[in-house]
Amino acid sequence: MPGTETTRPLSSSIGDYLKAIWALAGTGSASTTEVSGHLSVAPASVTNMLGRLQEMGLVRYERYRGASLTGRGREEALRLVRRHRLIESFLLGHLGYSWQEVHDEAERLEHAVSDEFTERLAELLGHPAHDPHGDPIPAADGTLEPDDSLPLGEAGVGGRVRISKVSDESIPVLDYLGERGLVPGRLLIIREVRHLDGVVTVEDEGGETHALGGPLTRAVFVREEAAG
Amino acid sequence: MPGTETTRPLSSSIGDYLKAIWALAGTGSASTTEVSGHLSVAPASVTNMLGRLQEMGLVRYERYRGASLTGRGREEALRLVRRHRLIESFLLGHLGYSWQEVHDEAERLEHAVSDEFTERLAELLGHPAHDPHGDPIPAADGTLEPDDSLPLGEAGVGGRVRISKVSDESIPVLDYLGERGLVPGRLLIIREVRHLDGVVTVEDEGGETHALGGPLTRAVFVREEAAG
DNA sequence: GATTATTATTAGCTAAACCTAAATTTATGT
DNA sequence: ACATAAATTTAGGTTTAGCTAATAATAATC
Ligand SMILES: [Mn+2]
Ligand SMILES: [Mn+2]
Ligand SMILES: [Mn+2]
Ligand SMILES: [Mn+2]
Repeated sequence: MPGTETTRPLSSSIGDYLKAIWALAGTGSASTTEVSGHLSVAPASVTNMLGRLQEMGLVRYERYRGASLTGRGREEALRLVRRHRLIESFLLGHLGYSWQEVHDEAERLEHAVSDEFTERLAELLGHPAHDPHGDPIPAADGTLEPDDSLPLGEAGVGGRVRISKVSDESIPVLDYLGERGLVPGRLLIIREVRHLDGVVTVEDEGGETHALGGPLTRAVFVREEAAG
Repeated sequence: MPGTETTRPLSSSIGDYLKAIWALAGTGSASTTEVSGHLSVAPASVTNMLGRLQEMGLVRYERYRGASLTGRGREEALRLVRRHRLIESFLLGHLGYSWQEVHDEAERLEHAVSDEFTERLAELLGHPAHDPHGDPIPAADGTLEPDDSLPLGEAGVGGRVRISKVSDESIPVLDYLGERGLVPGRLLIIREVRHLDGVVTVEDEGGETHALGGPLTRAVFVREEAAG
């Protein structure tokens, strides 16, 4: 009976590696050090795991050349991303978590919930399109809306832009942005882009100005707003 | 700096062993084979783990003599039981799971949620006292309501009893009982207790009679009802 | 193009949880 | 009390997922 090999569920470590490659490289390929940094795991351990993922058909890997996701690898990564973002939405909307707290809890829960749980949760939430940070939630069939937003640092001066999402990597960054209301949906006018030090100065709807350095302008993503 | 040893979270395996000992023996002691059977793990593996749990101060263990929980062990077991039962309540009440499905999902999630999550969930649910199977939910401080209910098999004939809880161990059993409305809260009159084969015949509120064999009478727990 | 620096791999270990098979201890039956 | 049966432990593996230190390959610099 070919095709009957019981495919036991992938471990949470494996899932986190696939998500890391997806986050770092999307459809391209990620290097050992990049993955190592993203997961806080020693480079040697990454080398070892990439070999295993290749065996399992989840990744294409060439020594010294990095790894990229196969179809199955990408599928699994997106399944986890869907779970992660739905869980974040639930924690914020139903359990009263703050914007900054949701990520860590979701990072663990994404590996423990079943597909059943995930879809029932999506139902309860009304099938949201975006998570609290503004990241699009992959559909149950693995489809993901293409993202055309760009980092604030790369936006042109003078333009009116709307915050589309905020990186959920750093808690201090989320704290800072949250306090100032620099959250998805907010409308901004770009007053100055200083190439010397990368500082971008923006004005928000309330007339407040904010001068944001590199790490912040890389964490805030925007879309150009039709003139209004 | 004594007392500063970073106490990293206990693994889910460890948690399941502690819960098993608690479920099998409560404050008494459980044997290697009992634990082995409950967890579907080889006896040799149990011996090994009991040694480790002893080292960790979670269990009192004497070779060939079984293991009992220490204060810390019991505390951890009850923390997990609290999570488990709150999660079951959530799955049934908010996600539309059936009575039979909740257990397996909770068995995994109990290890992944934080204390924060647990307490916020308790809040959302309105601090329920019992889970869907009728099991009491331990309080956040580790207190647990004493249980004075007894298996249907041990109830006296002629009495009016109310179902207080139903064992959540076997899905077929839950299926059977659920279909017939033999759920916590249901009032029954015991019509016959046949000691020959352990079959108990009961009549429910709707006048239906049910003849239940050993495995079922051991799964249904009741309390005597004040005359009405 | 040779040298140096960076990146990645290999080699060798560890710990957690499991397993099977063999030995040993405890309990039971006559 | 002794033999047998049942329960338990010991001995010796395995797999997963990590680590450090040493080595090798690739990339960058002079
Ligand atoms: Mn994760
Ligand atoms: Mn997010
Ligand atoms: Mn469990
Ligand atoms: Mn239950």
